[in-house]
Amino acid sequence: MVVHLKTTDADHPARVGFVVSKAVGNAVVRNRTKRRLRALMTRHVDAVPSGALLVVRARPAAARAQFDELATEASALLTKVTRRRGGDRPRAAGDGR
RNA sequence: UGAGUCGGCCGGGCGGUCGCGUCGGCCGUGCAACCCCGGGCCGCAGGUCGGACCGGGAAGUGCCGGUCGCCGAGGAACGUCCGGGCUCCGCAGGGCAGGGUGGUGGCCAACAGCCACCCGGGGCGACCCGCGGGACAGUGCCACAGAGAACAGACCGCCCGCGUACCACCGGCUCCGGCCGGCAGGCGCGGGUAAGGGUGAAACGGUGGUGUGAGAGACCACCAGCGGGCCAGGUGACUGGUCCGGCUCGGUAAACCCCACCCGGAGCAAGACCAGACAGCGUGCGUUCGAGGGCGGCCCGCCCGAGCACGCGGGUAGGUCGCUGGAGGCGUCUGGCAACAGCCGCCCGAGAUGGAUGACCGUCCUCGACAGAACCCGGCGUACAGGCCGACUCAUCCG
Repeated sequence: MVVHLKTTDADHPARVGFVVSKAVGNAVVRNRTKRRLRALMTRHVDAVPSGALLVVRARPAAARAQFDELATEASALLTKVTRRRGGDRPRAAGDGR
């Protein structure tokens, strides 16, 4: 997967958007992938500073991955992308899924 | 027992914890308007008046938050290929064009669907397959192969006539090198012939005979096919029988076309309501000589009608309804061969709108395919791991 982060000074809590293209699979696979990613982000959304905008993009390998594989990868990517916080320019971190 | 045909059904199950969505119950020093009481202020029409504001109080309503409970994708939700409902276009007119359908009868809200039957083809059979009107209204096309492919066609073969003595054959003579004579088998030219060969998906009916130089529906008998009359059966497609005719007339209409019947347009981002924001300017055409619209292409007719088109600039993209109980499913009975219809009884538990089903654990089995609602139904088509049930056919064995 690929994670994009943009920090703002708005007062709403952190928002997460998901991008799952047709390259991932058919409608059933895309829906399941999106729900799994949503379940993951509800665990980690408290660690993200408020006002942040987060975009999580699923690559085709995410459809075949186990849930705990997605979980370890998501936490690693989130710590990677929030450690480099500073400016308001969007940044991205990702790997093969 | 084996092989097969048709139809129907299911499509992981059970339990627990957390999370998400709709609905409902309860709770709240929560918010808002409505309501009641008190208070001063403002307005002029001077009242049992109106308006905003402050403080207090309450049953109910909406929102928000918490908590509890019920329910929460499919047989194809899919492709979006047909048909309808619903909504808007004021009414939904005529003709042309365009599109669709195509054996007959019925069912249905309607259909390109379903049922029954007819015809043609396949199978021993259950049964299956058929985009099943018209090719004497016209036009076009029929590749390759083949001599010839649509007013057919002589390649081989067969037959006739004429020519020819080079070759073959026959006879005679010979010094064995040949010579002489005959003959039209070969050969050449002209013609006849569609019976045979060969090509093809298809070669202008089949079999037998008469006939002929060889042949030929040229003629005859039977059969097939075409057209017509009559009789019988059927609502009908059509079937059966009989008689007559000319003797044979190819295929393709998912090629144009012809015939019969049907079809107004757009689609839930339809459409309706509430709240909110904004700013207009320029050009052209037009207002009883009618712009533009109803109307997706054209013409006619009818109606509405004072704005319309283009360019620049500006604003908004929130909420509620439509929104799911309907041509709905199941069962008994009745009518019908059936599709289906009717009476009665019972049952119905997605409704999102940046768009709800995920995570973890236990357990069982035959280890789980194709696949995600978006206004709703009826169909068709397509994808699919595995499993269950029923009816029927054929073969074999036993009684």
